[in-house]
Amino acid sequence: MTSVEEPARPNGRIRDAARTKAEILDVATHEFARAGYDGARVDEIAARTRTTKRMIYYYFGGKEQLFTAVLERSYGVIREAERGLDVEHLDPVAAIRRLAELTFDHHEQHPDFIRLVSIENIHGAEHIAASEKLGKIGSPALDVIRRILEAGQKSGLFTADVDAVDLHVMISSFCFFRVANRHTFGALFGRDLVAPAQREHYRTMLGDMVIAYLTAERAAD
Amino acid sequence: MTSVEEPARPNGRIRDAARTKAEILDVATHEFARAGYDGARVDEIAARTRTTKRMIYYYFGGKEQLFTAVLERSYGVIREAERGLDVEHLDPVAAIRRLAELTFDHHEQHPDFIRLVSIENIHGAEHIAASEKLGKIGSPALDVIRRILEAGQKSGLFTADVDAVDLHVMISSFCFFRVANRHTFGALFGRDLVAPAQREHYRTMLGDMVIAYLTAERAAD
DNA sequence: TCACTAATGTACGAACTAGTACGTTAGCTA
DNA sequence: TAGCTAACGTACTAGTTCGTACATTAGTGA
Repeated sequence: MTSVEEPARPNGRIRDAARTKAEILDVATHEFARAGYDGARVDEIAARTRTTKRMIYYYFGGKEQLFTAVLERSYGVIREAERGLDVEHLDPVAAIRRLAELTFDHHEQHPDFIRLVSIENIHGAEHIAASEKLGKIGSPALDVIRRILEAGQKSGLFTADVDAVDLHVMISSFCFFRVANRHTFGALFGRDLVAPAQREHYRTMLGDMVIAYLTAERAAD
Repeated sequence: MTSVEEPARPNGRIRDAARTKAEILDVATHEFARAGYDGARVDEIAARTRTTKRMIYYYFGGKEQLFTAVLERSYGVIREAERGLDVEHLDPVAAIRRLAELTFDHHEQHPDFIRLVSIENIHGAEHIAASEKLGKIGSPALDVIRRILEAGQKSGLFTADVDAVDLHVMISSFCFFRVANRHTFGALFGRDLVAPAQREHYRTMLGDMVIAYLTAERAAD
């Protein structure tokens, strides 16, 4: 996510549109994730960059469009990671487990993204709707799941008749909840779902759950 | 959640502290859930009640405390529902499935609550921390799960060594995600997770998943 | 019935906040 | 090297928003 951290080149350019834009996006991502859309302050975002508020309006147009740009870049990061998935050389069971683990890891490593998704849902996904980029591009992970599922069902290993989207929901919901609801859950039940000590436990639990579901003997239906 | 809807008693009292407080809470619940903490407007909440903004400050003290009161009441509703759980006369497998279904139903029927939880997490659960009521009261559902799990494990039906909290995470995450991320998921993947036509499918899927996990044959560990 | 207080309404202000008008300059190009 | 424009900064405003000072009244208890 962090694209800008070169430590002030000795004779660095003062003017660098790409750097300025990227820096604004970096700061805005963090600020929106921290405080929510309405809680975030344009002035605060500007103050944390090396440029001014004027530039936010110059490059992005306004607060709404800035948030949309933040979402676009954040979703871009995930899709990029998903494109790097390399699990299809494994047998279906191992492939699904590996996919679940990578999803788990990605959620854990990008809490800001999780928060942005929560925030966007509070606002009815209106920024996604307003975005041309985010409109109709599917998820590479979904294609991977689709192929693994097909292989697993064909070979008889998988008995459940889920489709790829369903399985994606199943995997994502566990990973998402653990990060997104960390605070209320911790406050109410006294267990930190993201504590390092619990990490392996939940990571394994997710894989076990998905595989158990896919391979369970089911009553004739 | 709605506590106030008596249609203006002919000779109704003008002054009714309990009714005024309840009406403010009703409206505030909806408004906070709709727009988030910072997006909600105290003036807007007041305008939608039959009283004035002055009363919000009179009864609750301020916006923060109002939000805390909203959370307290919303969590109270769930706990009340959980206290009504009556599944322990069933065998462990049926009991867990029934519990999952009731959790599923409750999430579906209380989208405002789901949104409030999302919002509270964005703010690091600081209002829960500030609340005396919400502090250390556990969940009745958790006790139910604990007992069912114990019975299932004792009888050998359940092979997984999860504790009640883990199972609660598993069930809740699926139910929560489906409602909370409905908008972004629908916008990105084109599937409405809360569409009535899909309801039974996901409801069954949740039960199958949990039972498969609990009863799966696992490698010796 | 009278007085007293809980409950309520009105009007206002101080601080904040998104957005902009206007002015300046770096650095590329002809 | 002159000039042109993208990139940038400053200072300001209009509108909003939480919160409160002050005024008022319903209804109850003595």
